[in-house]
This record gives sequence, C-alpha cells and structure tokens, in this order.
Amino acid sequence: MTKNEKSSPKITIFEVAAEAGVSFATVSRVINHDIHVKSETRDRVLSAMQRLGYVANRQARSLAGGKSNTIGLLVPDLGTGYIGEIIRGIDTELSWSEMDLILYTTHRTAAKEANYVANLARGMVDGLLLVLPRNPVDYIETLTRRNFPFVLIDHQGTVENCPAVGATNWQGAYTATEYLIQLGHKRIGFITGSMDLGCAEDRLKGYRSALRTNHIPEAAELIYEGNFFQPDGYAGACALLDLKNPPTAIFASNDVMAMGVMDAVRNRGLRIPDDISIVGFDNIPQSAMVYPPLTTVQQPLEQMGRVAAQMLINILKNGEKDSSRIELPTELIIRSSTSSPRDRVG
Amino acid sequence: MTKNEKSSPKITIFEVAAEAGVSFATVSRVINHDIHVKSETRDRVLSAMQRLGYVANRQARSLAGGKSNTIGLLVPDLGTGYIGEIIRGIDTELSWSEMDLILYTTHRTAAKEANYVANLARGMVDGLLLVLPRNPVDYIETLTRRNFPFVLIDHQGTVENCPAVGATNWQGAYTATEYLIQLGHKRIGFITGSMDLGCAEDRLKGYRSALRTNHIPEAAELIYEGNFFQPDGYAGACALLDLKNPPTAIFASNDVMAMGVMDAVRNRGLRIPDDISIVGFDNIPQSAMVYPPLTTVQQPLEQMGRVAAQMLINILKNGEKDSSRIELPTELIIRSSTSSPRDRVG
DNA sequence: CTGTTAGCGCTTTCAG
DNA sequence: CTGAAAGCGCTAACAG
Repeated sequence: MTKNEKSSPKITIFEVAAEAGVSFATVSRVINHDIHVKSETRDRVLSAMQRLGYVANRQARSLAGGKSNTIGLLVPDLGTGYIGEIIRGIDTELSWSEMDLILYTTHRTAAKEANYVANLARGMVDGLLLVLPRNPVDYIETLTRRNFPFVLIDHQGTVENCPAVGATNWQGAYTATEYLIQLGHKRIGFITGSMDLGCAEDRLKGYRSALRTNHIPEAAELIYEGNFFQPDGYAGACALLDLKNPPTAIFASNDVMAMGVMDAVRNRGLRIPDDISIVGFDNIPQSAMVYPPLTTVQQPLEQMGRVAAQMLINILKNGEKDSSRIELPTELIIRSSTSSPRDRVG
Repeated sequence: MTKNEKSSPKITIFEVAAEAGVSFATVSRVINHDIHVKSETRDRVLSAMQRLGYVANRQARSLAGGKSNTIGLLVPDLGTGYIGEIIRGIDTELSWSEMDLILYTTHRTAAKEANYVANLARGMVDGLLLVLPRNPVDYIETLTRRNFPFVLIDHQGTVENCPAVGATNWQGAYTATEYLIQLGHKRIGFITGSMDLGCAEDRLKGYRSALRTNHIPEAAELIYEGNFFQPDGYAGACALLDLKNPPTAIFASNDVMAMGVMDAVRNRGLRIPDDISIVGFDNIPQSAMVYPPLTTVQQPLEQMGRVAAQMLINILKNGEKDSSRIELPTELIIRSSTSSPRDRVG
C-alpha cells in the first residue's frame, strides 16, 4: 500500500529546479547533457541534484522521450556457462552506454519466445538481443517490418540479411575434425546439435567437409543426432560404441554433450583418450575442469556478446540498418581428451 | 530516428476505445481486471484489442500507476551454474505474476553494487532480489529505511531481521564432515569461501562443530582460506598436500573450488578417491559431470530462487513486512569422489 | 542560453 | 456500470 512515505519525499526535477533557482526545463537539459546550458548554471543544478539526492525516473523519461534506454535479452536457458559468458560481454558493453538489461528466458519454449518478442517490441525496450533463437522466422519478419532494432546472436539460419553475430562454426568443426584425422583417426563419430539451429548445421557441414577433403568416406552410422543436452551425448556415445566397427574418436557438437560422451565412455571401462578421443565445442568454463580436460573448439562467447551489444547500440544511435552478419573466429583448444588412436584390433 | 512509422500506427487505449465504442477509461478497467465492467462490454473491448493487436505500454502504466511490474535482480556473476539455477527459479515464479526481470550484474564490484541499489530503488523496479550481496550493510539500511521491498538470497550476515532465503549451510557442512569422519578420515582439510559472506562462515562453523562433536582435534593448518573461485581450490589443495602430515580428505566450500582441488590432486599423481577424498558444496550441474563425479552438499538453488520471488511478490502485494528468514534444507549427495582412507603410512 | 507549453499512454478519483 | 478530468515525471519543440 504505502510505498515510500515521508522518508523519501519524491525528488523530481521540479524540486531540483526550485532548489537551483532555475526552470525545470533547464534541469532536464542538464540531465540530458544538453550543451546549451551555461556551465555556471549547470553546476548550480548539479549541486542541487546532489544535495537533494535526485535520481531520474526512468519510466517518465521513457514515456516522454520515446525510448527506454533498456534493451531486452532473450535467452533459451541459463544452465550452462554458455549464455553466462555471452551476457558478461553484453553487460560490459551496455554499462558503457548506461543501458539496462531486461532478461527474458524462454526455457526452450518456442511459443513463449514468439510471444515475448511480440510484446517486447512495445515500449519496454528499445532493442532486442536474441540468443540462439529457436524459430526466428516466426518473428524476425515482424521485427524487420516494424523496423524494430534487434541483433541475432549465434544463429545463422535461413533468415537472410539481418544483423547477427556468430562464430565460424563451419571452420571450427572443420579444423577440429582435421586435427583428429591428422592424429590418425579414420572413424570419427559425430553427435549433432539441434538441427533446427544454423550453428548445429554448420558444425555438421564442417565435419563432413573435413572428411571429404581428407578422402575419408562418410558413414551415416557415425552421425548421431542430438539436441545439445548432456544426455544426448551419453546416448550418442552408447549408440556409436555399440557399432560393429566403433569410432576411435567422437566429436560432439558442444561441450555439454561431450561430457555426456565422457560419462558413457568411462561407464564402458574405456579410457580417454587412450581408447577413444573426445572433442567438444564452445569451450565453456567447465570444459577445462573435467577430467581429462576437454579438447574443444573455442567460441569467443564473451566477445560475441560485446560485439552484438555494440551493433545494437549502433543501430539505436545512428538509426543505421546495418544488416550485416559478423563472424568471429573459433579456435581449436587442444587439451588432454585427444590422442592418436591405438590399434584396437592388433 | 524514425522508429516505427506507418507500419505500426501505435495502438493505444484510445484506438481500442473507439473500436469498441466505449470510453478509454473502460478499456483501462478491462486491462486492469476491474470487476465493474459489464461482461458484455468487456468482451467487446477484448475483441477490439485482439483485432487491433493492442499491447499495453508498460512505461506509461508504470508512470501513471506508480509501479513498474518489474523486479530487479542483482547478481555478482553468471559464470558458474550457481546463479543460473537460482534465476530459473525466480523466473518461473515471476512469469506466473507477469512480472519482468531486470538483470544487474556487479561482477564482484562492490562499488557498482551499492550504486545500483541506490538508483534501482527509484521508479525502475518495484522490488529487489539480491543474490549473494557482498557488503549489504552499505545499502540494506537505506532500503529498509525507505521501506523499499527486497529479499536477500543466500546471505546470512550481520544484518538482522530482513527478508531472506538461504540454505542450511551449517547443517550441510556438518553432515558432510561427519560423513567423512564416519568413512574413517581423521585429518580433513577445509577450504573456506569468502569469509565476508555469511554462508562461508556457516560452512566453516559446521565443519568445526562436526570435528568437535566427534572428538577430532581441530588443526589450524588444515584450514585454508579461499574465495569461492577455482584457483583457490587449486592453491588450497597444494598447500594442504604440502603439509608434513597431509589430510586424507579435503572439503571445499563450493563445487568450483572442489574442482580446483581435483586438478591439484591429480597433478600430483594422486588418485581420487583412493588417495584423497574430495567433497564440494552447491551441487551445481557440472559437479555430476566431472570425473569422478563429485560428492557434494546440495543447495536447493532453484527452490531458493522460487521462494525468494514468492516472498518478494508477497511483500509487493500485501505490503507485509515479512522480515523473516527462510532456510531451505541442504542435502548430502554422495557420489564417487569420496571413500575410506587407505593407510598411507603402512 | 533559458523559460513556456504541450503532450507521452495510462491509472485514478469523482461524477453521473 | 461508465465517462470525464486530472495528473504521473519527464522530453521536446517553440519562443523569447
């Protein structure tokens, strides 16, 4: 009922104006860093603000000014370190611009996602950052038509021509696969991510290309379709290991699944990397913490967040369309979960 | 510059009112679930809203209504799964109440933290959820005086008598330590968390009490002060292992440090748990994924988030003071990083 | 350089 | 049960 009573008598620009002996418009100018204020006046206002402990009301500024100075972040999940890293980057960039971040988690519910986007685009936020959108076609079109600023993170899909930042997934997968091949592996299992995601598709393509380039026949049985969750890695590894002619290495489309693979491999009494090499993708913090430390393809997660935020802020500021896609480089991080295959037959 | 032009002609309650043939006040009533509207009229308004695709402007509602329907979440970090779990819980509860979540990350910067809190309490959010606050004394007093709604999560400190949810840290540490003792361990190393945090203190106390209860002399050399980060675990384990009479088990105050301990132990060629048992605290997702799976004390993170959100919403709704502290139970999760000690001497 | 005048879109009395 | 009127705190032209 009673929220703040006598204790905080609601200091508005009017109070500040009175205290400083100017009109409230001048106070507004000071707040907004308007150049057309005599520096002497400015100082007077500033100190009045200090004295009164004035804090601008964001809501009112938004309503009047037409912008909220907050951006919305739509993420599927927060379970793994994956998103956390991205947020760290976004956050860094945003604090520079004094913007707030509203977090919307969809928990992998596509319906919720589309719903959010529809409502978000109204008043609450000035722009949207969409991480790993599930079925962007649903709303990208709407967003674009309304000319609503947004940037896609880690998504390369069918949608063309909209601002996005991602990583070189194809290249990363290619490099990792080739590394395995150079180690001497001939049968390399692959566990895909959610194939409705562009990044998952690209990783699979990278794997295939590396095989092709190195004249290693592709075997359908060696490709297991997962969904980026740990159990998929476990199940995939089991399926792969049950093959008459099992792989000597398994490349999982993300680190979380790679850890599932590790579990499965160990449960069968096989050693890593002696009996089987394992490679992941992402380089999430815990990939260095498992045993043995996971060889993986690093995505510049934090940087992706930073760049995406920069892009969005830029669009917001300059009204530029900027329908470019930025690809940040991936990098193979070699740790201890990979080695040359030992002759299993001999 | 041009944000949304002809494409989205800005549907306000006025447009809806016209479409439905009522006054805009009636539309407002419908939006706010006011009972004093003929159901027939309500239906007319509702369908008009549908047709026009009306979405309420949150900013305006806030300004006029005096509340923003968003709550602020202040967290130190997002790196580990720890916070992610809590957020999941908060999020679940909030979506029930149709509230938004504004995320503020302090990245362990105390100054930033206090600063945020000061500003937050003004217009932007209706209430605050503070996870693992660093130096709450700075602003708890302010918040309380202003009668600003907030709930502390996972913090039991010197500040008395304010709404908070935490876990039974003392009990958890006690139980885990006793488990180790029952396994036959006599020398148990302990790595503390940041000792400015109440939870860290309680865990240490739990450890000590268990020792005392079981008539095991406490040795200062067996307690290493850490800061909840992985390197602390590593360094702590090294220090402990360098002792003339090293421990046969190490209890780290959180899982992340426990993983650091694992690293250190392995680097010395010792086996887990044969040569040394390791216990963590938190039960973050990856604690089950490392090798060997970590024995740890589970904190009901998700539930803590849910309960905290409930408390806050309750305060917001009923204006209740509710200065209670809720403690959720911890639970010992026994996995494979612990076993009876082997005779190292013999 | 500074004050005046309108609203932003909605909630809330207060009258009917 | 519904309409009219008065702001919420601030920005943004427009005049000085």
